[in-house]
Amino acid sequence: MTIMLDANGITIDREVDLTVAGGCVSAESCRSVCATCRVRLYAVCSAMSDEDIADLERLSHHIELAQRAPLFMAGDLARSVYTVTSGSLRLQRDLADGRRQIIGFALPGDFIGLSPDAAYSFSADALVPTSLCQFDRAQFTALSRARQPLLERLYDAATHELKIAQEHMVVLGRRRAEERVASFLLRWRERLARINGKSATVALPMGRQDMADHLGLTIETVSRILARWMRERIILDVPGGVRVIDPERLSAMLLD
Amino acid sequence: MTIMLDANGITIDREVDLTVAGGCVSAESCRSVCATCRVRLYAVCSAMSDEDIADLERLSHHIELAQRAPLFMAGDLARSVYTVTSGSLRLQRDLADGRRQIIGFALPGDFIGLSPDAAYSFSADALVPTSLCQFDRAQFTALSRARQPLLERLYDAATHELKIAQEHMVVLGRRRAEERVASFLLRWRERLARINGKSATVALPMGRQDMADHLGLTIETVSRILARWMRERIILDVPGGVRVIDPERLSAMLLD
DNA sequence: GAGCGGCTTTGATCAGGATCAAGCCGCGCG
DNA sequence: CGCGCGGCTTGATCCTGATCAAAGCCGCTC
Repeated sequence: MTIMLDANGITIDREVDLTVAGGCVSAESCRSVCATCRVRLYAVCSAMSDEDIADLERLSHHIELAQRAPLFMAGDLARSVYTVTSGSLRLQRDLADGRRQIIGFALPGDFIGLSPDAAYSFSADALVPTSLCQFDRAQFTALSRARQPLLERLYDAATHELKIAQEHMVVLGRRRAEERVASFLLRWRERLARINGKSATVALPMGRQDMADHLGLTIETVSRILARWMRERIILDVPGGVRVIDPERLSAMLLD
Repeated sequence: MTIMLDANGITIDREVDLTVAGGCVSAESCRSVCATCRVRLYAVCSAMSDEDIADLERLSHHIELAQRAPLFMAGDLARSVYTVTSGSLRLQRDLADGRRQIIGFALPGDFIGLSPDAAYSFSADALVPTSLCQFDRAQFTALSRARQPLLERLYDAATHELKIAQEHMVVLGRRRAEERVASFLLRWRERLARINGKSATVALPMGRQDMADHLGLTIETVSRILARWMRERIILDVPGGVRVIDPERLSAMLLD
């Protein structure tokens, strides 16, 4: 199945343009160009003035990941931090017996690397072809000490992520299966809306198993719940995602 | 049941001393004295030099909470931030139908108020008689802008909390009941060890229902698991907590 | 010390979601 | 075109942990 992110405005063409604009032939790693960056205004980079952004740009490398390609693995030495510029990633922790918890999905504008340790505590890989802005972690940390607004934005990002995580704990600890899926679908829709604007069509670049592993359910349970909602005309099956016909019915399931 | 924190070295006598040292008669709210503060070295305050700490002290108020007393409720305007100096609190989110998720417990040295919003997103109340250092949130934020090391420590605290939260998501999403309780007991033991030093005796100031609401289980399940472990001599019942006889058996349950 | 209330334990039964097991569908490929 | 493969759906059954119910324990107060 090819995820049609184009249908939702997250095209990767734009990134290819960026690459060309930077005068970079290799798609592997080259300087990014902040001036034309689509996520500049809502990523942590928004802390940088037009003058200071040059310092940030000097540290940056534009990288592209093919679908399914890993960005890093849990336990790897955390040498880099990243800002997602297009595409999406899944962030997960694995238990040795195969059980998996997806702790979150990263979308354009998200910062990856709010980690206190020398090693990554989770793995990250691309759900779809994805591009990121990569920074050397030590240099980035040094810059954040020199440019306080950047540090403040990092702090904001961390507290925001923390709040999201706490909300997800409620979902995992106290919500029933149907509520979990409803919560996920509505939140995911909100996140996409902030990036592409409101739309009834919700792209789901992750598979059913990924949703299940995010929600603490099995793939069968997720599949059955979505199938029922389709029968009940709450959602509509569209390639690469769903169309939310009746968001109120979903919200009603969460009315604590 | 009276929680005997004295048995674990977290006495509240010390705090009463502090109050006296500050020349404060009302136990309700008075200036704190950082110089003699027991958590000074591992709280966010450790970012402050001896000279700068005076600025922090000027913003601080020492407050005491009786057992069960609320610090704030979810939805309240977040006017203050806090550092716990003794005792412990539970931080929880409630659903309207009575379901509860305890998102964490706060212990001495912990900072409360890493919230991005104007309102608190969870409620906090004291499990035992507890004392805290209270700061006006706006003033504290202003000080953190003026004293970068403080901001850096806040950032560290936020990323640390985030990591804890992500680990707890794995517990809630993918661990079975017994594993959840084992994980909780071992982590809680570790946290107490960092404060009071290692000890086989683990104080449990929270009730069974609180553990259940933290772990996404019912009180009956938690009770049954602990009862079984006592029968199997993995733990021993002691007033106000348990003694961990065989921590390896517990760790073995988590061997991913 | 009887009575009470809050919390915990223990037992019996239930059910939500997991597990097991096919089958289906779309797609790439020989 | 037939085949295989990966991801998804659907059905049957099972089981872990929830729910329901009752009793126990302990510290209060009167």
